Amino acid sequence: MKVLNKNTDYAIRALLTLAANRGSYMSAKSIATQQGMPYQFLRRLLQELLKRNLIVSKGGVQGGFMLERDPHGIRVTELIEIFQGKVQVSECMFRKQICGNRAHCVLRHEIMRIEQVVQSEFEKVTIGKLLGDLQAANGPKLTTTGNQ
Amino acid sequence: MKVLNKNTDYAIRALLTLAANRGSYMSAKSIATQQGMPYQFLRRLLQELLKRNLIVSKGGVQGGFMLERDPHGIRVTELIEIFQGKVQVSECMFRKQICGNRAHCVLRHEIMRIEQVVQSEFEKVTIGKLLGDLQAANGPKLTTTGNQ
DNA sequence: ATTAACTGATACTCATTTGGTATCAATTAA
DNA sequence: TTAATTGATACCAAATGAGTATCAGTTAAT
Ligand code: FES
Ligand code: FES
Repeated sequence: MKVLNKNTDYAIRALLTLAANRGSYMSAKSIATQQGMPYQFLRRLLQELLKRNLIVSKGGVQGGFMLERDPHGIRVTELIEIFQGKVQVSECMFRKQICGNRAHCVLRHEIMRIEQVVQSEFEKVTIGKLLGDLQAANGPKLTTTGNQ
Repeated sequence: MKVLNKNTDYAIRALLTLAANRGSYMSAKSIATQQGMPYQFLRRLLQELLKRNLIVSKGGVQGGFMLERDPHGIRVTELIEIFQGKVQVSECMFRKQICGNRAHCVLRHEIMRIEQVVQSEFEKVTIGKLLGDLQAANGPKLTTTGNQ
């Protein structure tokens, strides 16, 4: 059971890269090369982030993408929601049997509690925080020459 | 993003039903009818639980399935693991770029922390606990006549 | 002994999701 | 004018998810 799919995974890394490069445009191609992710796949994903106003773009030579929002305001939950939909433990809608009255269903109760925990746990993690951690660990520059 | 798939979902409910009926065999058919889940689908899933020794079975007339283990020892995590594989936030294996040295990768670190939380949160929930809660809410018998 | 109600095992089918690729028009800096 | 770029779509193959079907073996009741 994987929690993050490729879209979210790549999006996090792409945003980290853009965050490390704030203030200037960076092309999809260079992000893809630097991060070792498939170019076209990345492009589609960036357009989604664009549509949601997390990043801005500029066409043509020297064009590319740039981070728009404060990295500390970009939570991983937000990315999960964009690419994988809202976190929900189970569909569990209008289930007739086990739960006599849905309003008081303990299963539902327990499930929603867990949903909350998962949600809030992911909310603690922002692009800004990750970048800070990375830079603290790797030195001031986002390393792109990683050997394993 | 759904955390539990149908297999896990149904498995929880089936085990709850069996837990409420401990000591005697209950046929797949009656579980399916009572819980409103597809018969063949349920059967496959029960066979998996059988293989894992969570339940026992008896063929023939008056046969069926019976809970083997203590309901309080059956954790939801275990069921997730059986039907959806181990909880892992992201594949995140041998990723070359961003993480200069994998051993100290903060992303990985953060990801594993969350994995832990999710894992431990689900571990708190056992079939026994759920059944207890249900019975406290619905009266001593697992209600099968739920209206809504 | 026969039959009906069961499980065991396995093999399908069908729709959706996931991960990835390709194409072409529009834009922009050099 | 051209090369580097994004915008917008459309396509593809493999995996996964949910559900169905079949048939052989077992067991209790008659
Ligand atoms: S209402 Fe969904 S499990 Fe109770
Ligand atoms: S080692 Fe996987 S993200 Fe760093």
